[in-house]
Amino acid sequence: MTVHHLFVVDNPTALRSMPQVRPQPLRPLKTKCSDCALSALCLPIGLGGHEVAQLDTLVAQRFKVKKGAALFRTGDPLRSLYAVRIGSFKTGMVSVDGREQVTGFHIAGDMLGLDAISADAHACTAVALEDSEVCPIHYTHLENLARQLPSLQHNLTRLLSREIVQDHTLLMLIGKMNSDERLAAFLLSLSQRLSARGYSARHFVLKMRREEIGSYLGLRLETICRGIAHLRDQGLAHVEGRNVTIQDPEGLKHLVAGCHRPL
Amino acid sequence: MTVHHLFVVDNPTALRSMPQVRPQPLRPLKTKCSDCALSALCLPIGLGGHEVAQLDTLVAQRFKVKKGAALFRTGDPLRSLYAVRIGSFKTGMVSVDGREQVTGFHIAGDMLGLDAISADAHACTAVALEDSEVCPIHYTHLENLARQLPSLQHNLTRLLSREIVQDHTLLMLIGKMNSDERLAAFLLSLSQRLSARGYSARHFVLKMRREEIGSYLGLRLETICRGIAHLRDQGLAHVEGRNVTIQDPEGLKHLVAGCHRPL
DNA sequence: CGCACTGTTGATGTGCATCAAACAGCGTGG
DNA sequence: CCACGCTGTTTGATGCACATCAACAGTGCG
Repeated sequence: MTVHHLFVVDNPTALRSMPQVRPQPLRPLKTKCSDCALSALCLPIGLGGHEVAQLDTLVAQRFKVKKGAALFRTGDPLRSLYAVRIGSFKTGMVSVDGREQVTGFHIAGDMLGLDAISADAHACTAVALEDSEVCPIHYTHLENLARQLPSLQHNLTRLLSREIVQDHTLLMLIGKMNSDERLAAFLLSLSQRLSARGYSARHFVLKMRREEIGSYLGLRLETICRGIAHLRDQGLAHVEGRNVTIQDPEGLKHLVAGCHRPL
Repeated sequence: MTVHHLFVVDNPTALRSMPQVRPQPLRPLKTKCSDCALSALCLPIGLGGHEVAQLDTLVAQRFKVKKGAALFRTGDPLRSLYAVRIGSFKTGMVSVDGREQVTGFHIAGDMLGLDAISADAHACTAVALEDSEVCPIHYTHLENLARQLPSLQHNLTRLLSREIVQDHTLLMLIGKMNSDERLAAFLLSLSQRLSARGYSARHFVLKMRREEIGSYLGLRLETICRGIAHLRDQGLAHVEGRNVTIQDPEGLKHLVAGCHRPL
């Protein structure tokens, strides 16, 4: 059995189309929350050792999701939330007539599936942007454990609330900013999130295509390309293919603040 | 003391500007969750009589918020969540340079302040669109009670998750739909929410201005006016001032589904 | 009654979408 | 090895949906 068979293969292209193929848990991967480097960013934030040990019992077995495969799809019943351990995902919705809106990009330490709690079914589709690894957390078990561990319950609630805040920020971006400002805000945000995980804030690699960035920001892929060119011309950031170099973070922030348009 | 003094007066215009004036609780208004008509829509959904009685102890005293007054503002520390009992609110953010994005409209039975849990401070500003009444729910007490009442905890978590789903729907609207589609979706959504509260789905009154609808939908107020004219011309809905008549709900849905643009 | 706010409609401008073409990278197979 | 097709990216030309600007009408509150 080659490494390849450890992954679930699915349509690499889009959120829509293709029959559902549920990722299969494979040989259990042993890493637990208690010795995970992400515990400071993920569900266990601020939990005591004994508490994290109990959380460990919930995360049955991590599994891999191959690039392009769907972790879950709109309408799937809620079984687990998923913590991203390695890699990255996009989440998005598809309208009745096939228009696709990317609602988020998620990297290590992020929690996926929070929108499913509302109706016990996933409201969006999550697709891996690269070969990735997630920790499934059985939701009913998590609810039960959270009843006994107030700080776990508090963390979960905060994660939900934080997602609301992030969505509102994105709404402000799409609703009120021009294309260059949106792109600058996107790059800054990604830079900061990667930085919080110990990666370089100035140098990183985009795992998503221009089209996906465009969908996320409410723009077309060509507009993303032109925005990249503008940022380069202004010496703010250099994007070559998927490689990003932030040259002037303060300049980017200033662009996002957008004082040039008096209102 | 006139009835007027029972209200808190604040700047009636915008989310930004004007110093903060915190609404003051006044003479306690006695209605409790246990005899509130909204209990089927609000936090107590599906709770037993004994449980609702415990919830009653949290809602210290309802209070009124006058039209244009802020219930809370960005940056205010989180003390309570607020259930809208009577009236309606808009919530929104203001960017560094003063651009305002309305992130939601909230009517009776809706919960306000969920985005504050993330950082123990409100991330948006809530302003009453008309003379309104809210039930403040002290958050720390709610957290404590929820620990003892699993179904209360479950309801709270679902409310948070539902807000995420709604935000994603709005993102799809703003990111992918044209102005007429957005307006149609807005009217349909409002119609359905009012209908769920026992009001007419076909006939209702807009409590917000064109400018606020525009901000919510990522459009200018003139575009809202023109959209209204288009819906009238097509015989889908009749909007005269603030009075709305939905003439053809199915036609509106069809417009939102938007089969006319092949993708 | 008068003034400020809100809503409507028309004329014009512009930012981004759309259409189009060329190119780079990359795996495949002859 | 290179030719080939496929995917993703870049850049240019053109068009359109919505923003902007402007004038006016309706509304309501002090």
